[in-house]
Amino acid sequence: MTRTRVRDLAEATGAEVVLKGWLYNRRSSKKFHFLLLRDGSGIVQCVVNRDEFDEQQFTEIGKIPYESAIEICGIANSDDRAPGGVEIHANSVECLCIAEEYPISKQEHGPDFLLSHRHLWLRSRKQVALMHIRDEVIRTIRDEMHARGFTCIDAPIFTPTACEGTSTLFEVDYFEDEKAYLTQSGQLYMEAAAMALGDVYCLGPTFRAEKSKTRRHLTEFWMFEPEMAFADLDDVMSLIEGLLSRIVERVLEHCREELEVLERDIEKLEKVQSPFPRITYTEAVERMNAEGHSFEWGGDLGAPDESVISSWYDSPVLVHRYPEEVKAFYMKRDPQDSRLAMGVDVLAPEGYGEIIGGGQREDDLDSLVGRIQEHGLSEEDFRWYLDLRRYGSVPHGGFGLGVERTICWLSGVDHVRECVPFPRMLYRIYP
RNA sequence: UCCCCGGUAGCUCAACUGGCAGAGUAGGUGACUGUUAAUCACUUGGUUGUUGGUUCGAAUCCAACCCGGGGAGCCA
Repeated sequence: MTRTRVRDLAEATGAEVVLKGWLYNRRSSKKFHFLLLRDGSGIVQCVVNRDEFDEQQFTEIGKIPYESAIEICGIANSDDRAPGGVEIHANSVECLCIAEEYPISKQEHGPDFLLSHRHLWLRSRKQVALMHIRDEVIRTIRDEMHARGFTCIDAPIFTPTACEGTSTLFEVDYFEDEKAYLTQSGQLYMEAAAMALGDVYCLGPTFRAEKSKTRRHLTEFWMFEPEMAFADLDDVMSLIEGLLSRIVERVLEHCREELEVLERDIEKLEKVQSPFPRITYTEAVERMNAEGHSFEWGGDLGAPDESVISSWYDSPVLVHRYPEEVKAFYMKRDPQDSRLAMGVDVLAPEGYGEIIGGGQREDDLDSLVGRIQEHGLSEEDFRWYLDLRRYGSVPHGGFGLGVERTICWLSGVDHVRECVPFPRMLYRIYP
């Protein structure tokens, strides 16, 4: 008999099923054991009636340690008394592997303990829910980009130079005569790919050797980076809006239960509606100052400033046209105002901060060479990148979306470390 | 790198002004007529992060170090 997954039990009521999983919890009385079986797709209560088992068997079932691997055979019944509305009337309970005393209990644990037991913590209900949401977000991105005619192009992980010349990079000592680094962005490669295939994207890990210790930072995080040929800042913003609203829509549609397990305020997500607010950096600075949150034009927005701006709206807000000094060398200048860069950052609602950074790229060779010099970067390092402006340069742009930050916001959890299966952070690489 | 906070039982924490190191939970034993973090009774469990100092006496005060958490900067 093939096994049934817990998530499919609703269609199996009345039938005999075989379930395989782990013992999540047990409640017992004289006459019954209530076993909660967890199989990754869900949790179901299995009722073991003393009258239907022999004495020794019944006693042993009452002693199976938590997280032991078990196989239960029985009839699936709908029953209002069972959590989830379906329960199994067990005919047999087999212990496939007796677990040692399981370190993670139902009570709350501290972050240090949980992170050191991440390989086990992942089994917890909320963590399973988060991984389902992560899967939904990533799949939505791929589906949506495919539907929009984008081609998935993988960017390299080893790079010969900094992509942006800003963040601290991880140096890799392997390639002869040349330093190599772990990538901090696939963007420059996506620009090359866009000139080959039109609309492209990459989705993969990126690395930042910053000594950042906050709830929004990971040392290794996943980034989704689309890049479009023949596109300007408005096209970039339209894509952001379309994609983000689609992600919210799909998570609400397919991850209801997960959001409930996480005790997410679903109304807040339902309020996310396009069109998203768009505001220029200058407008944002003016409004902040008008409201008494003093901020001087020209500086980059810090975390507290971002919270103020996002608090004005229910949907993610697109802040665009920043002072060029605070943005990367490859950003195109605003033709209307050369002090501005054609960049856009997206701030998630509820104070979750920046989830996207992007914009229109500089497509003019001479301007780009000048910018590289101004930033003190080596022209030689960017020879190939400059080639893209020598051979059929066109207006183009794109953005980078922080996958974990996006999941963090959608799920309403308070730290990105829970949004990736095995987080890598400052001072933490185990397990 | 800087600022703040913390480290006591497997886990979550308490222990007032320096005076016998405790509770809940997990584990064990037993009870309980369908439990919902089940409940109830009993019970095992300690080098108080490390090193040194002050003191009759240190989990508590001091110093250094180690480990972790939150935040800033920087970023997605």
